[in-house]
Amino acid sequence: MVKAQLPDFNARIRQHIVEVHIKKAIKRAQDAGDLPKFEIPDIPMIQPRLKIHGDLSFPAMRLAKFAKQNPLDIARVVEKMLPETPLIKKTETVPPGFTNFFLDTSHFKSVFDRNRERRIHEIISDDFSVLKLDIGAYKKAQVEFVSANPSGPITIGHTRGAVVGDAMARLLEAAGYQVQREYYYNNAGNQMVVLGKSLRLRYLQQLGEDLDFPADYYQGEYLVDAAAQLAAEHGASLRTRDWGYFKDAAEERMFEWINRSLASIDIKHDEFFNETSLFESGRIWRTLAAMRDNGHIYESAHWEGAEADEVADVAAKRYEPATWFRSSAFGDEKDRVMVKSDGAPTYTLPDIAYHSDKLERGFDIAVNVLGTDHFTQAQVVKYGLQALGMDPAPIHVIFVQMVRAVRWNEARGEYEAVKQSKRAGDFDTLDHLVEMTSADAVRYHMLARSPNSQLDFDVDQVVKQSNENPVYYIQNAYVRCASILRHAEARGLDDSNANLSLLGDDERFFIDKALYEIYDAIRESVATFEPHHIAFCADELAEIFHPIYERVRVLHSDVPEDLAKARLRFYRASKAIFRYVLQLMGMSAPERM
RNA sequence: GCUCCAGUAGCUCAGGGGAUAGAGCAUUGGUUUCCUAAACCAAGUGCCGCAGGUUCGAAUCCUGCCUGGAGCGCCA
Repeated sequence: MVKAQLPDFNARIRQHIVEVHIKKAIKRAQDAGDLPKFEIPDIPMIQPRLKIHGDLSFPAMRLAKFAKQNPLDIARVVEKMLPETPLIKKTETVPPGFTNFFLDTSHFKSVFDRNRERRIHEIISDDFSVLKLDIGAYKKAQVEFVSANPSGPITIGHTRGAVVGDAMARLLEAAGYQVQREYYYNNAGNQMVVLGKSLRLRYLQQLGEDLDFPADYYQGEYLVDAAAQLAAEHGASLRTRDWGYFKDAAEERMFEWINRSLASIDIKHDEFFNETSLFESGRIWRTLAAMRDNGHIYESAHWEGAEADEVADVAAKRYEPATWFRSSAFGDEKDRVMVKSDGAPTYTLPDIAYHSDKLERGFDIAVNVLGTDHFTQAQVVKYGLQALGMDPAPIHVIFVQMVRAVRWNEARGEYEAVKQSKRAGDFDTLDHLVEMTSADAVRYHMLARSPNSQLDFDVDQVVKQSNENPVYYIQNAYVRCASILRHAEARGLDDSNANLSLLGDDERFFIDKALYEIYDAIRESVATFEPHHIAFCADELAEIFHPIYERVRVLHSDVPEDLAKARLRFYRASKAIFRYVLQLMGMSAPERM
């Protein structure tokens, strides 16, 4: 992986200077014979949690292996050999081997100030190209997410994938990638047949026919609603239509519904890839043929490595031979059926065909957000791509763990899952969730945890917390800035020529910190495919911001005009910073709350 | 049985070799002449699931175990 060029943010510069000095000190100590010769490794500085440990800290313990010496002694030697620099005010070496650096930035003040002023100006005027990373420059990325079957509404489970995927897409864009958002639309296969038949039955019920509704049909109340609508619009005229008609009608409704739901949390896809197109173009069969040409396909009633009892079991079912993919040759625990004995492909074959198409489209990164229940499926698809002679390396799957909507049951003293309710008032769908909380709350809470930890979405708590939670904590930082700017404008205070050298340590710290942290959160999120880092970054910045807001007044009577202008400029930049962070999370930035 | 994920404060979760383990919610007390108190200041809260191991150092890495979840279909 190419290491990105680090931006010259002040916090980064400070850290870099100290690191360079430490390396020099080690080198000198080696030359003087105080340390043995060894290749000097990169030793990242630690940011101490406690102020008494200074601004930066060097853990000499990391060198103990190389130097084969007591870490404390190493640290003392390094400290002694440090080159003189006005940046370092004081150092101290403490057990078990930390050298703590207390920095004096006054000597570099003009450099840092100039740098910061430029950043502030860019942030305000240039819409954050400052924070655009270059790791994705000239590269194409794709994020495939949601991809829910068009057989029902977007559920809470889908919502998590939707939020994670969209945030990932936004972060990739922030990292410089050109990003395409894609929805793989599963509109082929048996499920759609069942959907059509389900709607048809519901429709006939609407016409007063007394019919059993099979348990393996779609039970959702929404199909009853759709049927009622059809009955209202068409009367009994559809009575003789077959399931195909109803399938199309249902699909159209579902498609529209899904998109409306996603739009309500500001999610839009660029591309809907229809599974049916793989059949129409014949790509499925070409894919199978290519796998066969490569020697990975065979016909059999059971897979080649089946145990005796498995064979007997299959024999009892009297299957005709099916078409198997020898995925075990690629490390799978068993082979997989590609075409069933009835001639219909399994879900897996179109999936392989789809992903081969995806790879041919030439993305440098193709992220795929899936529930963990697709773990095995995703593996098989990768084996399939290998069987086609393709390199699946661009594909990165983010597995999001299950999410349950839960609420506290006072009587039983435990959480219980919210029932799959059929009517409004519960939280099993995205629509209900948004209705009861807010789009911003949904986005924040779904994003603000690691994808691979299970999530119990406590609906009551999120509703209750709507007035006092990180969502509003972060947004309020933006609102406070916006408010100051409104008042300043009313008073005619103009900060365009502000003298930013009047800013205090708080404001300087915030700007430096924000640039560093946001950049780092984007880099980390993209590198690990874990977009939740940006949510914690946003929260941390708000936590730093609010106390500053309390202390650093702009329009109060005791603030001289020059100072007020400088501070106004600071808040103008802060406002832009929070807007950017909120935008990365897909949250709104309200001017008032 | 096998594979993957998780177990951290009363609750929901961050942290994922470094010093005294964090945040929000909940609990307790305080703060407002002037830019929104959805805020700020202060206080308490932990066998980091258990047991071994590696290491100068383990919540973090390794092994085993326990608990919860997901997967292991000629389902999608």
